[in-house]
Amino acid sequence: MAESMQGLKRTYRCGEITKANVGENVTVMGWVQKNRNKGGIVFVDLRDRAGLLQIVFEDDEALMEKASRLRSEFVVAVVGTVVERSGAVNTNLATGEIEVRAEQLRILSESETPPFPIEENSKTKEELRLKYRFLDLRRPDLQRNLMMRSRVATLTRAFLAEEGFLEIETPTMIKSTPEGARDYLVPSRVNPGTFYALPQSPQLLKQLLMCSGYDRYFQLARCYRDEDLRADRQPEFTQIDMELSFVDVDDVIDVNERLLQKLFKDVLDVEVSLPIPRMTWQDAMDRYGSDKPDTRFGMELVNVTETVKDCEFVVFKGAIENGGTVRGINAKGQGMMPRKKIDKLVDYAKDFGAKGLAYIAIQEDKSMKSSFAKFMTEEQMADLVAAMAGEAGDLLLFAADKNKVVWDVLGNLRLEVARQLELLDKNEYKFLWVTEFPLMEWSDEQGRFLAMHHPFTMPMDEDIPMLDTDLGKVRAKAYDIVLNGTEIGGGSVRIFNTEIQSKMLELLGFTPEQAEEQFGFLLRAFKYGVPPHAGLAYGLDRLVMLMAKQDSIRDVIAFPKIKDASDLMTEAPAAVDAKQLEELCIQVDLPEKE
RNA sequence: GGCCCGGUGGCUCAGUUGGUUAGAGCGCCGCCCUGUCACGGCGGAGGUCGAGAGUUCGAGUCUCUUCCGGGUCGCCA
Repeated sequence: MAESMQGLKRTYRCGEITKANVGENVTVMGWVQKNRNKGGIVFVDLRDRAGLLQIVFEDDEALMEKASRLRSEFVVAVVGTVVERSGAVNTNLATGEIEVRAEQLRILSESETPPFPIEENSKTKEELRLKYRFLDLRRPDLQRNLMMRSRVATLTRAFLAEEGFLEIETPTMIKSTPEGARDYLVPSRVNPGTFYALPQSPQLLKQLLMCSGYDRYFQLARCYRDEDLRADRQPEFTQIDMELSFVDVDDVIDVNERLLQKLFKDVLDVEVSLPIPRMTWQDAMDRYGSDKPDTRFGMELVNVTETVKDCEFVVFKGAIENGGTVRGINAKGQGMMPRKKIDKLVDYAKDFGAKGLAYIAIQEDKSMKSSFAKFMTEEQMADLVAAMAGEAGDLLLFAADKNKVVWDVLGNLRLEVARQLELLDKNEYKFLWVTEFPLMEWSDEQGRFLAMHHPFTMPMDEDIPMLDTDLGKVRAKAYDIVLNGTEIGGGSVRIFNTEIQSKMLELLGFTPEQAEEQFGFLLRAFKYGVPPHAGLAYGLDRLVMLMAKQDSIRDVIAFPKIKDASDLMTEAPAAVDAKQLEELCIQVDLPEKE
């Protein structure tokens, strides 16, 4: 039978009570974590978001009888006195030196037995936890994650406000732009047959705000992309989005380095020393085979094309003849890796487009086991090992193909080997700016260049002449901030020159009519005095995921969606009433099921 | 859409070459217990082995299909 809390007022959260409160009469409210009934004395652990607190029921027969009825997840109010524990102190508990001797107990709400234990480090399948997300969210680890997220958001707001940024909201019902990711569409009732799109980012709108003179803007912006999910991708997610006027690359980097430094200091007590290292995209690819290198460990790629160019190994030879390269990584100390494990690495490499993987396993006695030694002279082998700085006990892995494939294969292989060797420490935070991204990327599929970032990204000044001559080589004033091999943010200096903008759109295959149709409002705004501007957006979810040392952004999002973008708790998306569709003039025409 | 992994009491799992009545720990229910905190003791309930079909004298176990969840590739300018 539920009781009222009338006349009671909570004075502390459970986990907030300390030795300093001894002697105080307190009122606490929370969920029953555990009931240990010893017969003549009853101990109840009470839980709220601040932690656990032991309540003792003794002497008062009626009170003890009531306390013994308490079950997991009952919600109760307790009035009592804080005392030092007369029995053993529990050093595992923050409140382990004290306890509350209950004088009054009210059962505010009873609970059915929960479908899984409400405890830290849950072993329960995520499927079940997500169906009962409201219970899952009671677990201390998820509560810590969401509290950390809140703190990051609050600190970000405070920091950016202090730096002169204005928080301005942009609409979440906007015009669809078919480039890039798929849009989520929202049908209009008032204008039948037309649709809003949910924004993939506030990109164009924040650029307009710059045109309007709000020189420093930020927003914690909800963004939506109708693409397949991953551990670090949800269909709706949050960006810390910002844009600045009258700035260039270094200005954006400066303010963001200080933001990151503050967040990591205040939230994690981790010192981020500034400046954060920078690396060009070209260097990142050459050294790490990735545009988001994990710099917590070495194992860098080595280009050995020159070293092997005269050998008779057809794989190497063929790749070089086709304009590709041969590169390798040195897995230090893995020379004794069993053949089966090496084969697994080869399979792994094939997932990324490698046709195979050549290797040299240098044994402790300096003899070599290799998949291709028979095609090489002894001297060539020695040169190759030397080029890789190979020593006794090392495993050298080589990929030969077009650059793009070689980078992808070795970049991912490097990470896989690091995972196997447990080189990745979540307590270590290695930041890196990756700069000078290519402006355009050739798409074999579409037979044309696509914008690597977006069509409003400014080319580097010295590369502008190449727009007409060597488009593939033009670098952009674009930058990503990378943390431990995860892209946590990215941005660019924007084009504010109408001529360059028109040129860009033309190069991307837009006719003037198409450009007007899709971005007319932005191009129009640019005709009326546009300041030079640049910006950056963080994936807040990914940032907090890394700060909270989680493996999935689901663990830092209150109500996440699963792989097919549905919600196990609410069962969204769902069919709607025929009447709703009728009002929207929408007919559903599902394809035949096979 | 492809590939990989998983699905057995409420939870986490075990289950041999296919072979009696499918087990364990935790949880749950009842009784006992005055310093427990992974409390303890005694007793008890609880299972369409994700679903369907097939092979077989016999299927949790083998085969096929399918559903559900996870990872990943494609995709994500």
